[in-house]
Amino acid sequence: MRKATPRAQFSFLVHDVSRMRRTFFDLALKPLGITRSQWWALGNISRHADEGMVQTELARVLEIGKVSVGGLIDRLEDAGLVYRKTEKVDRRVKRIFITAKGFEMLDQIAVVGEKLDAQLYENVDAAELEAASHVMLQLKENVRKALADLREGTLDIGAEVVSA
Amino acid sequence: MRKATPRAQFSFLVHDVSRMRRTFFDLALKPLGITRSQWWALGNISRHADEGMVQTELARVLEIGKVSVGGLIDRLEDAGLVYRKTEKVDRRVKRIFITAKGFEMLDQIAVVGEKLDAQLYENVDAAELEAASHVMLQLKENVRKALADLREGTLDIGAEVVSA
DNA sequence: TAACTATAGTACGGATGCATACTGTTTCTC
DNA sequence: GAGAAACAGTATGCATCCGTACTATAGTTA
Repeated sequence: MRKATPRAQFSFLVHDVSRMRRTFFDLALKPLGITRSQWWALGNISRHADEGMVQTELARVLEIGKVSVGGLIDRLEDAGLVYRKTEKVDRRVKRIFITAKGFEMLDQIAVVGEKLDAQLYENVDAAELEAASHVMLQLKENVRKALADLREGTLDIGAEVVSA
Repeated sequence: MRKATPRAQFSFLVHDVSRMRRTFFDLALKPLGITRSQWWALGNISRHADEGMVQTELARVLEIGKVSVGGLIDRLEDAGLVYRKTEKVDRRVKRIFITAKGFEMLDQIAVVGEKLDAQLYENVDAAELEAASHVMLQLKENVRKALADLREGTLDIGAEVVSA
């Protein structure tokens, strides 16, 4: 804590922007009764409107856990934007389908979303955004690998329980 | 959802990196019994070890709400890393002080934290990181302003309640 | 001095995301 | 074909954030 390294500073910038952007979108979307995470999930579900989408596949695409996806779908289903349907062949699987109301919601959000992003990216240089994207992709890949290593126990961080 | 714009893609990159980094750190710090958010709060508290830190001031520095800070301090206090002390002069105010155990924790974390960041920022070009920082700062400023406008009601997003 | 306003903190409930543990169901292997 | 292993999804509990509403205290103004 003595001095913040450029790395740590950047990390907290990521944290802050993510958190504040989420608050911003959720607040702006409140009148529509949907959150930004739900929006993102709904959008992905809409891309498989015909055949539906298996929950696990959705979790993989959104890169979040099965439990989190389950909760998101619960809320989307409560709002009548999607519905679950157990598969006949493999009765473990539940496919998620978007409803007409869900499509309406997406249409409405599209308009609002663009305005929000326009506000967010005001005065942001395109070339710098490109460079930033490159950095973020690298970070994402690094953290993905580090997380996988950590979960497999092959990564020794050196953190030990001390006194308890 | 038809096509993801570069802006939206970047936004979700921010979201993903933030979330995954948090999971990574929290998982790695688990043996120490502290989370990354608690670490950050503790670090800031340690910078005012002598005179203590007022909760509202901490909320301002961390740029999170009073309620969130209250919860963080609750957990830090339960862990014996900090303690609250009601001010004599203004009895509304509670000052937060870091304990010896809190300082020990910070020392331990410093070692682990550097290893984690080293993993995270592997193969990241310094110049690109600089450019990325610039973008992130701009984004943060934009979203801060947009949030303030939205809360004051001076920002018309165009989202309307439809059918209910 | 009484009333209004501002401020510090808490209570409560919701959303997102995690880990762990569990229930079914399917598939693979011996 | 029986048992083990793999997989889809849920239940449960926790941490971090938010917003709104409330309490208590302090300051300001009529």
